[in-house]
Amino acid sequence: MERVNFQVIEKKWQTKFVSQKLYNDKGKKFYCLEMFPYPSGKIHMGHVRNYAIGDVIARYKFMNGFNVLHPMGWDAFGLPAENASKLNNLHPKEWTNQNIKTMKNQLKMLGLSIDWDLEISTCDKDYYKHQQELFIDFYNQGLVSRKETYVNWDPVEQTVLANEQVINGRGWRSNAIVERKKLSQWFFNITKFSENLLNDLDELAGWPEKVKLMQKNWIGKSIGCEINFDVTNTKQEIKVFTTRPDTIFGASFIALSSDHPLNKSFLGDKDFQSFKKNCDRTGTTEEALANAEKIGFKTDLSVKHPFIKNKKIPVYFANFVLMDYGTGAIFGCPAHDQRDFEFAKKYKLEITTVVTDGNKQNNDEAYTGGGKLINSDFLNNLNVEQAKERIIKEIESKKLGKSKTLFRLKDWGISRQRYWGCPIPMIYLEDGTVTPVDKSELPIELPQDIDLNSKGNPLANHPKWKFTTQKSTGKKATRETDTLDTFVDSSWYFMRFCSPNFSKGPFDEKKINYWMPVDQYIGGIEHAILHLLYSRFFTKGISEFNKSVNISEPFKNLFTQGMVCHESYKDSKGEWLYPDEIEKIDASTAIKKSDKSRVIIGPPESMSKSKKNTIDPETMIQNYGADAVRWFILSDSPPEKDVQWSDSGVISANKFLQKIWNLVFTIKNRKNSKVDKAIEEKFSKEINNFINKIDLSIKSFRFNVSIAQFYELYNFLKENLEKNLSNRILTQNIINILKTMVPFVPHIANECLELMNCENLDKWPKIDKTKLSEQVKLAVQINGKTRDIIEIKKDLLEKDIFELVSKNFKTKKYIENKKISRTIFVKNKIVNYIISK
RNA sequence: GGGCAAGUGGCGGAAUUGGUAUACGCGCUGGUCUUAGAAACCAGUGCCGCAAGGCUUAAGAGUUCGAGUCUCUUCUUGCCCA
Repeated sequence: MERVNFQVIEKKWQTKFVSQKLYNDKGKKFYCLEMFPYPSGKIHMGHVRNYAIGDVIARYKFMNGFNVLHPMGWDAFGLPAENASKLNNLHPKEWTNQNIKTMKNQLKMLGLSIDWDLEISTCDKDYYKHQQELFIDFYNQGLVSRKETYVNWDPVEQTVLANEQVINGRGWRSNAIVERKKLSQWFFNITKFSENLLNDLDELAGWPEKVKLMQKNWIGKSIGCEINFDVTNTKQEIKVFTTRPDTIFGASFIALSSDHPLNKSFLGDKDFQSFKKNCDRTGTTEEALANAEKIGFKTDLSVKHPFIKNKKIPVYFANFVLMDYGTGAIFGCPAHDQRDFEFAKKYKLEITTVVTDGNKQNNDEAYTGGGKLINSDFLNNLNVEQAKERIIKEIESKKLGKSKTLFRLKDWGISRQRYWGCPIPMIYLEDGTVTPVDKSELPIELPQDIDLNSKGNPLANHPKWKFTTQKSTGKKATRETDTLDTFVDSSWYFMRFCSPNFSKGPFDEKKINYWMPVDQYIGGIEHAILHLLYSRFFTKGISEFNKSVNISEPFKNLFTQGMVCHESYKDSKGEWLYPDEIEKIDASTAIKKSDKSRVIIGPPESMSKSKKNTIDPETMIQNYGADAVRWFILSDSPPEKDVQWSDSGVISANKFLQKIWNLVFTIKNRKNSKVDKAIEEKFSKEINNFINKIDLSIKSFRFNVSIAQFYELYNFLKENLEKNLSNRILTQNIINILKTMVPFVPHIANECLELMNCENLDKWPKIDKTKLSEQVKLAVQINGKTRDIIEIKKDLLEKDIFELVSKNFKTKKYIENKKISRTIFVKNKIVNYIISK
């Protein structure tokens, strides 16, 4: 038996893959892109899965004659580099570059078909120079603005946190209670595209419905109206936004954000000050607002109800109303909104039911469903939708307000008080003017000498870098010391890949008009909202100011792969243990290797460093070979679902590849046997069928099914080795099979092909569509129960089938001497005889 | 609380989209080989039954000649939003 040396053949083919290009300059273009990694140190199994999937697609398309772009790069800016830098006293740039070097080597070990000539790194000045250029273009187009807003401020990290970095009111890293703080920040005006970003989702037929739905909810279009309430005894009015104008007759209070301009007359009040402080501590996430106890500050103001004569409604400030959503003021209808309900209960306010579905009202919560209007004057008996329409008409005709569409989507805050990011190319003049730097000065480089241990923003503490002059006028100026959110880096990298060395601008227009959009984008579901939304925004923004670029959507097809999971282990002290620190006795028992103590086994979860339930890809590659690792990770679950790592799984993958290797040698050394043409033909047809199935399952991203087909193919081949087949036929077929294995296990498949003296390694085998299923299997049912499956010629007529059935010993007993009252016949599928009793 | 998925052997999962349920792999059992083990190979493996046969896709109903697949109700799990 020949033993295959995976290490040797993998090395051999990897040196070939590095210079191999998936271009042929003839075929149709295909841009295959996997989300680029953050260079955190080493690759993990999640990367292996992501890039194995991408590699199957890229190689498959290439073998089918496409001109394939398959690049890779590094999402290289970000906070972990700064943290690591403080720990190891290593400059973020060095730390990042070391990681890139390691990870690039590891990716090469996987035998991916990546064109490394296109490699980019976002922390490279040749990359971020163009990003700064784009920023200035966006600025000039009015798509960037500077706003004072409330932000989530982490007092320990001394930085602004994104909403998703706030968990239960605390910073995700520091665990410090997050404060609301007013800061001047840079924003991309993504909300200018709200309507486009929403509507164009309909174009994206190649995206998972789930992702589109998540984006839709995130954009959150709501149609409602603004209503003006007159404040009694003054000339002031309060403008309120609501999506439920139909419930106006149930209004029992007005709630204002503590930042509402009407707060001016209360700012001196000590009670108000402490109330406001309390509000500021709540944070700005919707989740925080919903979970917080509803508290209010009662004012001496009241407003007139616009439709009920002489009715006065009290005005409160409330902690669950935000200034940056709508108008910063709402009317409270406690019967039909849960937050209003909680508030009304606390302050003993009126609760009037105005919508009912006929059932008795539950007194413990608000009713938010549909139904008929009651207690509502001219709206009575209308349903909710009709009532909305009617009341908006009424409000508009009486000039009390107007209908209005609001989006939940907010502008994208991009300022970060960080060193390791792309500098924002703006300067502040002494007269207060804020202006972009001259494009000729780009890139604005990050200074090398930086003190990361001082509190606050590192660049602000670097006077030599911070103080500058305006190039055109020579005036004194200070630089913007915030850097860009790293999501900006990844919002256009897919465009840069089309011409990564282009120096005259962010991209060569000709190139991106050829390669874009990305034909297949592959990555984790965790980026379903932000990264994809920002990339869509960037694409739309660029198309707006650069008329020679015409791309409405960046990613034509999107695939989101599941995570790689493993069970976790804890010792008796509750310390997490790595899988190689334990020994498994059986499925539910394990002991610690060092002291033989019992180990608590946790359920399979996504691999994470904190739980130590990780498996190192490099170790696995060394033990079993990259092909086996790729094979296993694609074989065990459908790619969109989570997969559980299993050592026995990768071992069996390795064994199977060894069997393929042996089979190739067996065939090479096989003596020609007697030849039976009929057997040969049947054999070739079967193989043709298998290859067709493999082809179909790759096209539909069901790689686990493809791999099951390879196992069946192997079993089939083994059964046929002793049959009367010529070596020529056998060789021809095994070559076709090996070719279909190339996208999955490129090293061993190519090596075997070479052993079989195969030329045209890169051509996908032709499938003879006419030979598919000339024989078909037909189910024979009696009264709907399957009694036998018979093999028949395709398109055989019903009367001939009856002939067969009445002679078949398995089925004839059911129809002999019986009256068949009905026959259901579906060609090539089933025949069903109904026998009356 | 709302929305969206999903539920098939001991486990991961398959089922040409309404037409053979349990492919393929893991695990397990027995055997061959071996001093022994590993590896390899052969056989078996949803449940009940000696067999013929019957039952089985979370539970229950419905549509249909025929339902894992479609409809309704209930339960459970996961994800997103709150």
